[in-house]
Amino acid sequence: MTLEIYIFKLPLILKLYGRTMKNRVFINELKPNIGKKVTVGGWVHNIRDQGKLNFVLLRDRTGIVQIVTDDTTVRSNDLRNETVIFATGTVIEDERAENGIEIRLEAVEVLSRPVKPLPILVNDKADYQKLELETILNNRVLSLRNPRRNKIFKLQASIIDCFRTFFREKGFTEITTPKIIATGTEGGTQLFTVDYFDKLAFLAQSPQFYKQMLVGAGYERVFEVGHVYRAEEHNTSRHLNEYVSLDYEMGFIDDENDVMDMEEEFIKYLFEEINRRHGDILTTYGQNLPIPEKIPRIPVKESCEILEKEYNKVTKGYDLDPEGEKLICDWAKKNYNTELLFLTEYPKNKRPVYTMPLETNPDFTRSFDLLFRGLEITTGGQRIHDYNMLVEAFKSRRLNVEDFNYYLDTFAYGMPPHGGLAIGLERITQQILGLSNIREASIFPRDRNRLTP
RNA sequence: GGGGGCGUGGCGAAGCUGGUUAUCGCGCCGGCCUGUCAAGCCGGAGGCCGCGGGUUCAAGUCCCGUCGCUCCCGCCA
Repeated sequence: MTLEIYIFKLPLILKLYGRTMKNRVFINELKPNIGKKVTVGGWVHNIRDQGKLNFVLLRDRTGIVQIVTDDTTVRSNDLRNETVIFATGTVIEDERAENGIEIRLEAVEVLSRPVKPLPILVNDKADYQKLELETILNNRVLSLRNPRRNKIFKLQASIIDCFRTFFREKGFTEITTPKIIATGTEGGTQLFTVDYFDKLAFLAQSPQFYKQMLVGAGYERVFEVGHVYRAEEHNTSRHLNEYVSLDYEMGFIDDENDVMDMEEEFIKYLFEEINRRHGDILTTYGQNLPIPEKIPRIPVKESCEILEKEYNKVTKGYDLDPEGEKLICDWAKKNYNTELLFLTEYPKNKRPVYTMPLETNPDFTRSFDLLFRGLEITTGGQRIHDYNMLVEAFKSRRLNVEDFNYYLDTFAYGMPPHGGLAIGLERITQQILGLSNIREASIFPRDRNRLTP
């Protein structure tokens, strides 16, 4: 015991010699270094002052470790929460430490100190303390330091990664299309306007037209991870004015079922990977992510009949409202044991102009939505590839064909049957983790009122 | 665009039918403690109850307006 005190008093005068980024050890790599002297770097997560004995929890991007030191070290370096330090010491296996491992501090170097009081708690206590969404977002950088919240975007990064990997392997080419555009792509939704030199331009609400044009350009299969913009003044827990759309478009399909088959396979791959890579995050959020067997495909018309029969809910116009979407997911869970459900064959007047109508009943279309835990996360379908049919469709919606020649010409020179879809990145993140507001799934959300941070 | 709810120290909340110095937890500052782990104990600072107006002897509390936030609908991913 006395020896231990003696060792603790020594280290302050020791210099951190030879310390560079190259020999910094990450906290999740400490196990193999038991008995060795290492340097870890990070933020002070918490200090438990035990009198002479002090416990400093240090957090880096890989985890948290307990550093054992004395009171004079903490005081002389004025260590406080969120101070950025390098800490050098010996890795000790000790069952009294939370992960069975701790570092006995020998030297500390302060890299940066907080100069203002922390407006919110970063450390574990924050998990027990509710923060209002506005507080979380107003203090975005600090709130993201909380490991639990930080993990949301590690998972989101994996979704993007899986999307790219999966579709690249399926022969899709990644594209990047302009977000400043001359005309609205689909009409209906409000577009943000851009002052484009002496012209009026818009922010793209979707990469739809460009995806199709590039299918026609001979790539056949394309995908994009890109921002889209919607100027709707909606203010709900599932809408953003800027979000990330995971899009793909594929040529030479038989019908929209090929597009759904592809998404189904992707979802299985994605969920397997999320389970494999982020089991801990799912546990933290109290979520399971079962791999779907087969995702049922139910025509909207049929879903309305089910809602009427099973839930006594009347739907007008064959388009489910949010409550209807929750109920039909509830029904699918009971009858098919699935949290995912394709609703198909939406009525023509609910779908964009380029959607392929059903031959058997032209009032309905070869389109679909994918619902996940009661929320729409995908819209897709087969597109019209016949030039004359498409021009007629534009005319029937009183769209000025001249304005869209840049797009329509794609179909004038030979275009394969094709279809595609878009997945809302923030929405699928929200649903996987069970987040109550989509803004928590957007790293810097843009909504009706928020332009900063 | 329509409807509901909420604004109380840095954070999260309590404050019943209006009634002395506005309460609690966390955080913050200082002190004590050699195994804490949502550490503990002792002491302290910090709020004109979003803002403006009104009712009243008296307003955090009631009324009106206003701003902000939030949720739902429409629309969508």
